[in-house]
Amino acid sequence: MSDAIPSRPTSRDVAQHAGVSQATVSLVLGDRWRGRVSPARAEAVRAAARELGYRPNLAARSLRLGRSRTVLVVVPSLTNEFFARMHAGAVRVAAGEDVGVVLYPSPEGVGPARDPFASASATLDGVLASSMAVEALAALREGGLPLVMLDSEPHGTASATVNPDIAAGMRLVAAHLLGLGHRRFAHIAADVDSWTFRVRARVLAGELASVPGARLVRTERAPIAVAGGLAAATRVLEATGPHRPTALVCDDDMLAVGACKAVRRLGLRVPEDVSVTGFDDLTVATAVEPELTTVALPAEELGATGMRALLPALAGGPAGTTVLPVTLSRRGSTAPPTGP
Amino acid sequence: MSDAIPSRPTSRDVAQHAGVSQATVSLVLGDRWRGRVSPARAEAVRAAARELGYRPNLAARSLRLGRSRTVLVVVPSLTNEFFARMHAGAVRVAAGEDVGVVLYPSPEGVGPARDPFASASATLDGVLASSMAVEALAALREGGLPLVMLDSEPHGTASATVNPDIAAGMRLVAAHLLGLGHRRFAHIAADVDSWTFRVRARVLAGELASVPGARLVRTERAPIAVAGGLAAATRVLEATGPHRPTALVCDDDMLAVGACKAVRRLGLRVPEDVSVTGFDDLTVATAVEPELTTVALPAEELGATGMRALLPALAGGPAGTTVLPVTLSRRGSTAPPTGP
DNA sequence: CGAATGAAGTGTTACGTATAACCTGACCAG
DNA sequence: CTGGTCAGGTTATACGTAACACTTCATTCG
Repeated sequence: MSDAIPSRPTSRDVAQHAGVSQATVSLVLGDRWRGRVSPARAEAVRAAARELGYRPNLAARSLRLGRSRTVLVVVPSLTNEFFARMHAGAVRVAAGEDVGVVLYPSPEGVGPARDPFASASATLDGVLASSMAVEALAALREGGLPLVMLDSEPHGTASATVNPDIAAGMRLVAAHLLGLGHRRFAHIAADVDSWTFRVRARVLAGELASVPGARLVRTERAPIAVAGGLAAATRVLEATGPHRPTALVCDDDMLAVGACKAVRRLGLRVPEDVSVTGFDDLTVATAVEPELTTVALPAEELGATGMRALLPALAGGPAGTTVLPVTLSRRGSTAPPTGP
Repeated sequence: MSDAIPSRPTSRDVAQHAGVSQATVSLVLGDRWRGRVSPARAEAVRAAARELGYRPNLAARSLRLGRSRTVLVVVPSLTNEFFARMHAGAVRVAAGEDVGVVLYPSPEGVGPARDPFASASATLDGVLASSMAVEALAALREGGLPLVMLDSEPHGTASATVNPDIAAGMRLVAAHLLGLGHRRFAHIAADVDSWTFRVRARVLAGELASVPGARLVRTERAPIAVAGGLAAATRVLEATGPHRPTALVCDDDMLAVGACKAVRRLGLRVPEDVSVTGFDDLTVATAVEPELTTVALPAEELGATGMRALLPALAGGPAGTTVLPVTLSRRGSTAPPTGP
């Protein structure tokens, strides 16, 4: 066997094949040949490139241009549907602008344990980071890259921040439940210290405090999962006894699903005995019965808007904070309270 | 303001700062300096790099080396939990080997509509593709890169294939339901033409055909979602009337959740009147009540094993097909049939 | 008619890195 | 004293691309 390694053809190979110079190939394939190369030759170059199966070496291009049209997206975990949808929105926008996306799943949802830039394998032009602690931000900012934060505390060092209107979401939940007549509440909170959950706790407490007779009976923290919600809600209901809350406000749909399970496991009914609300409006919210009343966050829009904010920042554009509206999906897991 | 652009320091800057040549910097930071550079100078270089905040330009490195330690992972959609978990497994292994991962979400779950390599923004060393149609494979193989297929038809052009034992999974389902006494079945099939679903259909039909008295009453196709399963199961139960199937075998947990909803909406009970099985063992399987009897596929392991198969292939290693075992998670959605 | 303009290209260089090839003393054996 | 070896470096080059500066030739215009 002759080991003629079929190494990838370069623009020089294309040039030779088409009988032109490498510079001409670069002009034609870069689509900025108009007025500089005759149409006949341009077509010849394209034909040669097609015939040889030429693909530009992106490493060489990045090196030459000093930019790569690639951004890093940092999310805590893609197995969380919320972040997966956010990521999908970001990728959709990026693809439309011929920008590549590299993913860095930050462990623990807190901050990068390893160097996020090391995982990039390409020169990065910008960073889109979600639900990050402010300390982790420093490491990202270190690169001097444009940085857009998603679902995070607005912070001066970021080029821009895009958040869902978490406060409004929690106000909708509180108003909904108060309107139904609920007065005794418990908060099943996520066991994560991030901006979004701090806002939820603060707003819920504030809204309830402003209504005479309304009370936040108890707050329980749990890891974001069905089992976590189940355990936390069980603790709440068992500890409070006869004066149990009539509404369980959960930081997340997974927690809410677990809470519903806990209610039933204790011989009570959702929503007749206990109302349960979620947050995020994940697929699971309409999979369970009764379906969850929950706050619908525009996850895809969040990612898409973040990417749209990042792209001009790559060119030194303006910064700012965007807040996206949220809605309440009223479903079967909430009802007026019964009994005392 | 003096616009002294703080462009990123290069290895040459580090060299100047440390009083050595650029070549020495490359040796030291590449950790192959032993016996070629004195320990004192090596430490000086590292100190200079630290002080300047030096980060190697990965584009330049890729160009020089001709490889990038980056692989492309192709999945239909990350909002599908199965693929998200598979991806997570692949990323975990890659991170341990200092290999970067670029993601290409192929639309429609069929094949790349756009050029997957264009989205890469970096020279790629290999491809890990999942649940692809064979036609789409050609476009990927075109790059001449090592290619490992996941959850796909074994095919000669791939370096290796890693599959879950779908056939065994479906045999477990059939045996479980037959053992409970079921004889009339319906198949709620995914509306996707891919290897994994073709195997499920074929094996289910085969297993039932081998048992006297057992019958596959009907097959309905539906898009993989709760709504799809709901509609398909409704069609099945309404069309078959009194001789309705006592077991609904679903290609996916989402379909199974929808099927459960359909059963209840028609005034029947799960599992007393109709047993329902799923596939994949997603989070939702234990979120609903009754919890789903379903086939647990090792999604993370699939991605991890695929990546482990791909990494040696980058260096021209061997090929082969790996089949990973699956298990049946027996839960509340199945029971012996009642009535006629 | 000579100069200016413009079309259609080409030659050359730089991007930042890794490495092959070379260089320079110091040390030691013969 | 000479030649060889080895540690500890340095110099120079190539990777593939994009783009600046330049050339050539034909055409137009004063």
